[in-house]
Amino acid sequence: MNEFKNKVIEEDCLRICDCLPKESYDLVYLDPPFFSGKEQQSKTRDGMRHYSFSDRWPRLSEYADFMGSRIEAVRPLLKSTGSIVVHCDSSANFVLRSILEDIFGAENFRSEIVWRYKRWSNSQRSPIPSHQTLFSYSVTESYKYNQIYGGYSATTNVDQILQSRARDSRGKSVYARDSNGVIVGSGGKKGVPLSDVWDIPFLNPKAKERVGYPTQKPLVLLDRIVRLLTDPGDWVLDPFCGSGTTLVAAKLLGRNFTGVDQSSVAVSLSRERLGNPVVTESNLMKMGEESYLNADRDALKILAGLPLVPVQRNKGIDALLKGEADGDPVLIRVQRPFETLGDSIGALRKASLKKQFSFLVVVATEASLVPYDQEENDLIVVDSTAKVIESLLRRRTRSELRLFESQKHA
Amino acid sequence: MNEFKNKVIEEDCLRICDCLPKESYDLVYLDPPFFSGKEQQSKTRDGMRHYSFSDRWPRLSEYADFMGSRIEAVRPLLKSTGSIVVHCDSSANFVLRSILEDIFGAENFRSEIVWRYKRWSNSQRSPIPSHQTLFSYSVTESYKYNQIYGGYSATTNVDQILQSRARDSRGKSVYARDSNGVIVGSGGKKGVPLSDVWDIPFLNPKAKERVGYPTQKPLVLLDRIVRLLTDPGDWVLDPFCGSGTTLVAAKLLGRNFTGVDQSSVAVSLSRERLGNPVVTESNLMKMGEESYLNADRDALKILAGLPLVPVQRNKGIDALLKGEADGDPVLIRVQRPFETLGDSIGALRKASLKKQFSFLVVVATEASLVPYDQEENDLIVVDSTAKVIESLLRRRTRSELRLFESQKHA
DNA sequence: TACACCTCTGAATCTTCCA
DNA sequence: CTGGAAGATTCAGAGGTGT
Repeated sequence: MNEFKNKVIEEDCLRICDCLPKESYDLVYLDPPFFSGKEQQSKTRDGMRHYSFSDRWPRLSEYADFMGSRIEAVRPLLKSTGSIVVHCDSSANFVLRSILEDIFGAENFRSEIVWRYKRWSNSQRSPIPSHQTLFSYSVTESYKYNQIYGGYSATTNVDQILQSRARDSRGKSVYARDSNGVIVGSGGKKGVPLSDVWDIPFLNPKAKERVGYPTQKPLVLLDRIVRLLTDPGDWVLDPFCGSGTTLVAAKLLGRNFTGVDQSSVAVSLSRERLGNPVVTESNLMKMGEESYLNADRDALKILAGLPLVPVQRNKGIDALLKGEADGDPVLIRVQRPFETLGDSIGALRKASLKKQFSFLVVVATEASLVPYDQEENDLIVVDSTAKVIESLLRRRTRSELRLFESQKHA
Repeated sequence: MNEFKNKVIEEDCLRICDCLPKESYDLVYLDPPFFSGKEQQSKTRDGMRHYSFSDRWPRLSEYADFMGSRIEAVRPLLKSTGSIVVHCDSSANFVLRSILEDIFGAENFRSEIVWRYKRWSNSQRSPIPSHQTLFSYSVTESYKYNQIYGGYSATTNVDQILQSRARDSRGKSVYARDSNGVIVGSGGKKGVPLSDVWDIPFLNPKAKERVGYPTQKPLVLLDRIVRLLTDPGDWVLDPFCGSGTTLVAAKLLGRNFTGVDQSSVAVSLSRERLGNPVVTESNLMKMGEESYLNADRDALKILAGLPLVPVQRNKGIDALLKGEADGDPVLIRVQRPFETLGDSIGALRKASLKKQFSFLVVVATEASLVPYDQEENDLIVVDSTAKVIESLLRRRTRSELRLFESQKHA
């Protein structure tokens, strides 16, 4: 077994599986080449079962054979408490699921996990693909599973992981666990059990974590999978290890691992990465989405009914109205409490300096002693409804109101 | 065709499909009985294609035949620009996907939509299942699709939205500048195209929508599907209509529909619901789902800044301001998006009949053709900030704005 | 018709700037 | 020097365009 401990092997996993020890892995994570309809390898060994889906689609059928034989070869390597996780995109997930159903049995289906992310859009005439699917099957009914509690959307747990890992290097105590060995989130409350839809940011184009491998997966994703299905000291196998993300996750979590890939580029990349793992914290996950929201959401509600686009990451502009005048957008700011109207206008004007816009709108929310009456061509100051009503209320009696009304309609 | 216009038919869809007119529907929405592994009907007509997944799983195979024959029967009813949407849970989605792939062809696969909802559950030894899958296929390459745009991510910076981009001499992507080095505006973007992962609460918060049918789907979900894939006047078919949610969505959106269900309970339920759609349902069409869901909750937010006391359980009064004038409270109502100003005033006045108040305030949110100028001693109508800004935007050019500004300060 | 190349795009980082 | 705010950059899909 030591022969394969923490090694990366350059080989087709179909062949190496015969050499690897039986019933010795706790988790197999499989991120196969996606079926893109083009560059499929189509080796079929004699005597292999034929996974037929439709004879109309020979390519898909070849893909099924390719994957089927490999998944079948991998299964005997799993312990009886072990699990397999297969990563798919939408083009062939049903094929892989069907193969898994066949090999592991419907009764060992554990979950269909949706990895959801945001990415660049395009002009596609359908909802933008922004998820991939992971199927998890266990070998038997008695499988290992470490429930993770806490939000999946706010990513609190993963954040904890990353932060405590940083402490680790300084020799401090690491993961807080309760009596069941379950990781405790901040505040000690268990929270909600993990959902099967995971919001994890797509590995950003600019991320340092990127090593130049096209289908590289975020470390956070693999971290979660390894954590869910194995304990420290367990064995993890990745037969299509690619850039080695699974191996890095396993190593950082104290699991033993074996990586396999046909490509020598992938293998050397993985080895290099394992020698010097780059763990970048995702700002988004660390701070949460809320930290980016500086357009005052409550303030924008007073503009309910307008077709606005809220603007974040900008201290001056709260929202914009597009193409309403001159084809350029209108930039809007709502006066904050404890902010003078002048400051509010200044902030918007400063932020707008290098921007294209047709004009600026500031919504005044605070009663000001000094009325604003500076002439500016490209700026309008509008009183908020609350402010208008407040000023009306200062005319306390009905008679004053009556007077006001008659003036208004005069 | 009129024979089936806006009808609900009690029949097995396999049989009725022979009678329905060919190439006349724009959308088929199919929410079949889920495969639970038990109570499957296993009628198989001679000459039907056999959808084989694995001979090890005869029940699954029967389910496949059941669904395959019905989907096959439904396909000829679709126009060449039409689409089919099939709703699945995780137990058999790969079977349905495989059938669809067979009948409609891989090249007509449009999307795998994940409907994600939150569900309370406990002590599962797996991630909590909290999604279902919808597959969408079109009949041909030229299919109808109405893109829906949403907001930008919090991490997207303003420049992305406001500026156009170009390539420099090295082919790098840079922000575009004109010959004078001035930034070029993007001229208004539409927002982010809809993702294929939809967060929609399991059942609409409005309790009235519940009809008591076990697998009832949220109206918002169907509303979105119908909007995406059809135009007003188009035809929608639901061969397993159940409680009739699809039909209600179609009706409210001005589409023609045909519903089919084997169960007489389902059929009468659907008919009843169609004859008397609850009020909350009809608002959908007028307002769109966002405002529909939030209208009441957000009504008062446009008055942020005022010391309001919200009034619950009163259809006319939204909030009151205490003791500001004459010692009696001021009663406030915000005009709803689906309400005329007159109606709004009427509602407030009616609710105020037996109340002590100093005066009434109605906040007008909708641009109305007929200006309200009735003299009333105890009532003020105030325009919402959004309305004020909107009216300003109608003065499109800067010169007009300048004129407006100078008038204002005169 | 087939295919290579170009364009457009939003997210989330990296990088620079500024107080 | 430091930290936060704002600007700049890169990625990979699909559609469009031109050869």
